[in-house]
Amino acid sequence: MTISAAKLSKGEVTRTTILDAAVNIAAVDGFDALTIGRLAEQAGMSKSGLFAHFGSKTDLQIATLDEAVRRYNQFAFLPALKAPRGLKRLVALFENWLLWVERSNLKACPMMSALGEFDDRPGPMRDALHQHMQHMNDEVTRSVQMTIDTGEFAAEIDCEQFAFELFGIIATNYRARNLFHDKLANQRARKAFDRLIKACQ
Amino acid sequence: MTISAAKLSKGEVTRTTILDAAVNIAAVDGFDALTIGRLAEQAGMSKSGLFAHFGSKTDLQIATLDEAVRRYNQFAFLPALKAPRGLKRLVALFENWLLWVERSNLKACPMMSALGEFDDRPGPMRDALHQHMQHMNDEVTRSVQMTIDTGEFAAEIDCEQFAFELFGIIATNYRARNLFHDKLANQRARKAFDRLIKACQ
DNA sequence: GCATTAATAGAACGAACGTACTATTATTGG
DNA sequence: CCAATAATAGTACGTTCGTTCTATTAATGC
Repeated sequence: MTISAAKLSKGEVTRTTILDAAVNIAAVDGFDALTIGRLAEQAGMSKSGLFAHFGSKTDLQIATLDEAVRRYNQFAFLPALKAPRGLKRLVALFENWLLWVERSNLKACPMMSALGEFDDRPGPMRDALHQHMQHMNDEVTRSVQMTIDTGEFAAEIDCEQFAFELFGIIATNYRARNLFHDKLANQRARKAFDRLIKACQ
Repeated sequence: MTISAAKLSKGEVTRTTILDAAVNIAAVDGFDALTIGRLAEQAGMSKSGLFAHFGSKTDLQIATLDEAVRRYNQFAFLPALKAPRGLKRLVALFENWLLWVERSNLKACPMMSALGEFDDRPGPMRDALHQHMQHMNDEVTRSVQMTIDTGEFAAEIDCEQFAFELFGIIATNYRARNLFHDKLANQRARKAFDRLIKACQ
């Protein structure tokens, strides 16, 4: 007796199928590897049929990034908001990121791929990426502020600095996992995170 | 009256010219964007003439990565080794990285590009990248050990953990600079680095 | 159920891709 | 200085690229 979802039109179903394949390709081989031909083959349809859904390669890339972010929010960010405001939520945000990398059924993180590819390349993809990342950064900053408000962090803590350092831990953890296949990566990340937390109390 | 460098053959000169253009392209647009045609145009020569220097695109990419690492070592790593062993050298390694990002005359760091692109893609490029990064990691680890040996760090410090966290600071600094154009990036990185150092004493 | 619209396929385009093969021009060592 | 070799250009190949246009099939609303 679940509330029935709005019925999807045929086109919307196909679009979802395409984006599912696209997110997987982008995660491993990057957004530049999102070619219409390869994607059409993977999705089992014609190039022109697929192309009609997006109108341009750039729009396809942006749609894929949006879908990746949507999934991250669904999988990791929104669940973390169920933790009570303050330190517990901060820990949930961090732990859910680790979970996302480990158990999202993606072989890599498409957002991390996008960061590597479009950091320095002006254009609509960079703009979209910047907006998403800014938003994520703001959310972390807000959560840090709440942790100050609950009294769990000292009042003079620099929220932006915390977000800066947290992202560093996340980035080096990702690299240790994927490049070095370091089995201690999560352990090291937690140690770094604990140290960061302790310094704020 | 400098010691004269070994005379370069015509081919070696050309190869240097090509790799110079290649490093710049790879830094901004990535190693996948290193197409023979684009590179030939930028270097002012024919596709086939350029191609003959490398034999395959993969070899060209690897040569470009090697050249990028060579420049980094020349610009940042080797000079840091002139600092005395211990904390001073560790600081020099860190500060020279910041310098490299800021003043290498590259619009981005090609090694960071490579990390984003080949983290998760098996193949010769990933192997080459892994080897370079492993080497850099080892060098940092060794320098941390020396800092323990000089008595500036506590004996029980985990050298690998230090390298892990240092790379996180470097990664988030890079992102803050390039994606967010954050003018406080270096300042934040130094604050994080100081905290890391303090925790080891 | 029929007209309308949405969704997909097919074929074709000019361009760029990586790579091979053959010429032609520069450089070099004896 | 001349023969040997290295360096570069030219041309052509089969593929794939992103995109457009036209046709065909499927879903939808009245």
